[in-house]
Amino acid sequence: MKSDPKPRRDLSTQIAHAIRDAIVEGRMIVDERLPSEAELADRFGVSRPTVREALKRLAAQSLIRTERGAFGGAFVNRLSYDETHGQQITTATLLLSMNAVSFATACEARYALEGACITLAAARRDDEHLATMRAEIARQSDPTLSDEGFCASDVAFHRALVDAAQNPVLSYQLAGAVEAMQPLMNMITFTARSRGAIIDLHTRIADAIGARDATIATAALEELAAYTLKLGKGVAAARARG
Amino acid sequence: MKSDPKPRRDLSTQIAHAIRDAIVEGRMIVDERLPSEAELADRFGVSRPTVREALKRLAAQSLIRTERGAFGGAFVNRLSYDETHGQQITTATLLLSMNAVSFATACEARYALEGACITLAAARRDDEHLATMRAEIARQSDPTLSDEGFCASDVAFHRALVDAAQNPVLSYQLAGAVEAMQPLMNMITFTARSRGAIIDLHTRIADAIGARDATIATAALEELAAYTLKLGKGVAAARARG
DNA sequence: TGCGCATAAATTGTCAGACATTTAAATGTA
DNA sequence: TACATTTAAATGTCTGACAATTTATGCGCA
Repeated sequence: MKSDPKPRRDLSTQIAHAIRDAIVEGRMIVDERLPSEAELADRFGVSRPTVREALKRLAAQSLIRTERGAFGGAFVNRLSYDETHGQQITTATLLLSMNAVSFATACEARYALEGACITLAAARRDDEHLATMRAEIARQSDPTLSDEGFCASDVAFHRALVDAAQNPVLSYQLAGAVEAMQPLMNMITFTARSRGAIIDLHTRIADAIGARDATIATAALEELAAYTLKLGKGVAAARARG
Repeated sequence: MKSDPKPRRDLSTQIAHAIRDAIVEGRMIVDERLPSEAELADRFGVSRPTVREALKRLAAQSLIRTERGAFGGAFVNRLSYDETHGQQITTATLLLSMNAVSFATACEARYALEGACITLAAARRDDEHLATMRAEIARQSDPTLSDEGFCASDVAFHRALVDAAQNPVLSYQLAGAVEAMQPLMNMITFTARSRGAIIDLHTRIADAIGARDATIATAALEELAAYTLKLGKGVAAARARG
């Protein structure tokens, strides 16, 4: 049997884990100040650079923040949705691009997740969410809009749809999934005709959400999912031929 | 006007960002070796410890890995679902605990997301997934099982349910959401009676998935969501009374 | 007394150089 | 050829120092 998988890690990793555990287990609370680098070095029996490497690891995960000067130091950070959002998207994007996730798989996941909150969105949407959705539809209708701009607007539209569910946990989880998929969606160069079809479906979704009709909204979303998948297959087939 | 919000960051952050961008934008590909620390220090015009701090930041995000010895160094890491899984859960867990997310909100998000994949799970499940679900139900039926053990088994059951959809992107997104919620679920001390009700619903779900009946499975899941929410409210009310 | 400014102290940020450790290639030998 | 040894390259770690930044302290002065 393998005795212990741990001790082969370098010191800075071990120290980072020790501090991380203290935070996760609640032994250190938000905004509490960690000991100074010199004291941490003393306590762990290592040098200051080693401690610093550990602290940088934690900072990279937004678990701590550092302030300079007297009474400065490292503080336990309050994780916010906004702060973790960027990391979440970076990770999800790389995960997709590095693992050759097929367009079909990504598409399926995306629309399944959106379907999870469209019922809630229909029930709870604010006028503001609706206005955002309609504004994005208007942008998408501009024929001079670039493909990248169209995709970005598409993401914004779906983001508004997700936010309309008024559940921050859902928004957080879905934002990563939807936005990470944008590079994949960009592979589909939208023709004028397919843009029109997508805008039509977006409009039906927005209308249904506006009327608080979850059934129609869900149906339109499913149609959009099927259509997007078909577009993706078309592009893949064209590539295979050419 | 604020001239530039960037340059106030320390050197190791700047360097980490520069390298991260190179990876994200595809200028460095998976398994490509970065220059040695000494050479990076030369190129960026900083000292080796500063470069090392930057590399540790990237390592904390699993963007690179380092190997010792001759021909060792830092390599662009292929992000895998497994590797990012732990980070995802840590982040999501802290996000929930540090932002006072209500049990109701978390619960709603969790079951909404699970509902997103239960239809797929019913259509695609393997015998293996079904076996895992039934095994967890058996564990849950053991009256000597601790509350923590029951919650862990509950998570494993739902994990199997999610995996049954056979979509790695969905599994990745949902694993974080479901597992992050375990500490919140632990707040509910399950009585023998509520355990029985939960096991009954789990059994109905497993049976429906086994029969590939998405409608019944969805209905049972919704019932479970409502029941869990009720339990949570009961605990909250009991606390409020004192 | 009360105000303002210089000073000190604490802490992180950065640097330079050194040594230890690990790993694989190169070399030498039977 | 096969195996042991040496060597080189790289990361891991330590020591000590100095720079930059921020707050508190204390002093002088009105």
